[in-house]
Order: sequence, then C-alpha cells, then structure tokens
Amino acid sequence: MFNKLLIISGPTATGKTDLAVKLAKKYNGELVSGDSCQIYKGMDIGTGKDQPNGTPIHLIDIITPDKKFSVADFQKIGLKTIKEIQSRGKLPILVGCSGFYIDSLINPHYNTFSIKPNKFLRFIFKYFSLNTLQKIYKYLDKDEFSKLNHSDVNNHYRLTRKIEIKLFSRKKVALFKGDVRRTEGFNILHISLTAPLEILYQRIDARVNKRMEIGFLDEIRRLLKKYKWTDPGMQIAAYQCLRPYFENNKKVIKIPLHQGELPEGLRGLVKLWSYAEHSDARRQTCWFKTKTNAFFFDITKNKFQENIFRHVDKWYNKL
RNA sequence: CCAGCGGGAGCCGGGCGGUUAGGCAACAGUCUGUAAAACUGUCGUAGGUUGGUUCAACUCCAACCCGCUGGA
Repeated sequence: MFNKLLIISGPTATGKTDLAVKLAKKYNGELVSGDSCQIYKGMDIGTGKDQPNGTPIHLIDIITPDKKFSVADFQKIGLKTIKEIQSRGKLPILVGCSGFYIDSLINPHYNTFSIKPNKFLRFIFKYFSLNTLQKIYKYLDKDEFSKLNHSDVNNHYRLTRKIEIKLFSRKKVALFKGDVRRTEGFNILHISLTAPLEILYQRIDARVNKRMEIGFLDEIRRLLKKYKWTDPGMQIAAYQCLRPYFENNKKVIKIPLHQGELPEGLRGLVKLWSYAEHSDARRQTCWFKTKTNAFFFDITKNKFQENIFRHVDKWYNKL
C-alpha cells in the first residue's frame, strides 16, 4: 500500500513550486497546495499562483472569495486529496507556506476541529472588550487562563475561540479522540526551504513589482465587480494593502500608468504590500523553524537541489 | 542680503521645563476552525552645533550651520 507523503514547505519566494514540480516529474507525483490563499478562485496575481504546466496541482481555485475557509476545512479536504492520490499509486507532494495548514495534516494533536464556530457567540463577542473576554475565560477555567502566554491573553480572536470551545463542546472533544490521528501510518518526508531574510526580501520586492506590472490592479478591478472588500478572500494582505487606491478612486484611478512608473500614492501602497510579505516570510520561517522537525535546505547554498534530490531518493526508494 | 518656517533613533512624526509619545521598518517569538490572520517581546534616553537661563532643557534665550518658502 502506497502511503508516502512528501512535503515541501518554506516561506514565500523560496521557489517551492519550482522544486516540487521537478520532484513530481521524477517521482511520478502530484502537487497538493498547502497555501491558505491560493484556494481562492480569481485571486491569482495577488496570491502568487504559478500554474505548473503538465503537473497536476490540487487545492488551488477551490472556492470563490466570498466563501469562508479555514484550517479545519483544509484538514478534511487535504487529507482526502492526499489519500486519493496515494490510492492511484502516485506520490502526493504537499507544497506550501501555510504552516498551520500543513501542520493540521501531519500533527496528530489537533482535536478541537470538531467544535464548530458558533456564529451567535462570535457576533456578540465582537462587541466585548478584551478585558471582558479575559474575565469570561477566567471564570470558565481559571487554571487554563493562568497558563495562557502573553500573546494569547491579549488576543481577542483566540480568546473568543477558547471560550467557544469551553462552552460548546466539552463532551464532543472526548467523542472525537479516536478520530484524531488522521495521518497515522503515513510515511512522511518533510523538506523545508530556507534563505537568509535579506535575500528573501530582495526576491519578494522584485516579485511584488513584477506582479504590479502584469496587471494586479486589473485583477482587483475584476474581483471588485463580483465581490466586496469585506469578503473573506479579500482579506488577504496584498489586496487590503492596495485597497485605499480603489476607495479614493475618483482622484487616483484616472492617473495614467506609464510603464514602470507608479503614481506617488500607489507607490506607498505597494511598499506596504512588500512589507506585509516581509513579515509573512518572517513568521513562516519562524513557524517551520520552531514547530517542525523538517530537513532544512538553504536555497542560497550551492547544490542545494542536488542535496534535496539525494535525500528524497533515499527516502523514496527505501522499502 | 532680509523675513518666515523647520532640523528628533533606519524612516515618518505629535507633545512637553522634570515620569514611555506614537506609527512604520528591523529583529525574536506565540500558534488546536480568520494563520498571507491575530497577538507578544526587543529596538537599552534620540532630539543640527556651540553657548546661556534654570535645581532641571528635546522643550526657553542667543549665535552659528543646514534645508524649504517668500521678498530684495
């Protein structure tokens, strides 16, 4: 029974897809995107999709930007997709930068996904202050509250979810225990690409500029005909960064765009977008570094690809 | 040459005679249904130069240097 799963992770702009495609060709594989943004249809430039030709890639373009999507959804569909690929005797290659998403597939500890978000509670809680949420959680579970770290105590969203879990699903958690080890029995090789931040920033900036050139603004215009700025998909940083340009459109939109030259107001927004991607890269790097035991390969090192291939080869041919 | 305005951490920038501005960037983290999200910590006292006033000056005064604007 074929149960291998190859993972190629790493922050943006490390060339994961490129590498994954090469690996797919060599090992008769199919790609599975582990990217929280590229699931959205019509959001191509802003999410940096590059469609490999010839190699199938799954979990891209699976829903429209007005739909919500979360790790729990990903866990379900991701697992199904991977098993399906395996059942055809092919090698699934999970490639992406969303650490949380990838982790949800390979880490057996996620046992709260069975507890669904409660719309009503979330609606109400939006109007509660952070302090109030802290008090509620403290009231519900003093022990766990005291264990919360500095960043969680101050996180409105996470407190909401914690309270949600406490309130609605005490029994269910127990029920779902047997269902937790979803990827148990998988033979996983996790390879993670890295690069010095400085290099990543250079690559990111270059790519951002390029994406402006190939019509990012047009993509946003197209999206805005069907979707709103408040839709889930539109929350992605790239789009939100450019949002002011479209909201003051009376003035700005009329400025003709000469090749290469961005209007002054727009330049600042694009810069912001670059910065947003810098922090992404940082956080993603941090995630893989601290939360996974992947094999890391620095893409600025000589022969890193050869090393990876050697590594994969050994793993693939074993047993 | 005269007048006005301004000079502050890598950048932007409010306030103020004495305790931390703030934001961005950068760096390090947190992570169990928004994760390209949300949140935390670190950037150890910087204030054009030189004097003066004062117990105390980034803050008031003077001179000078630099920049911008207006005038001759």
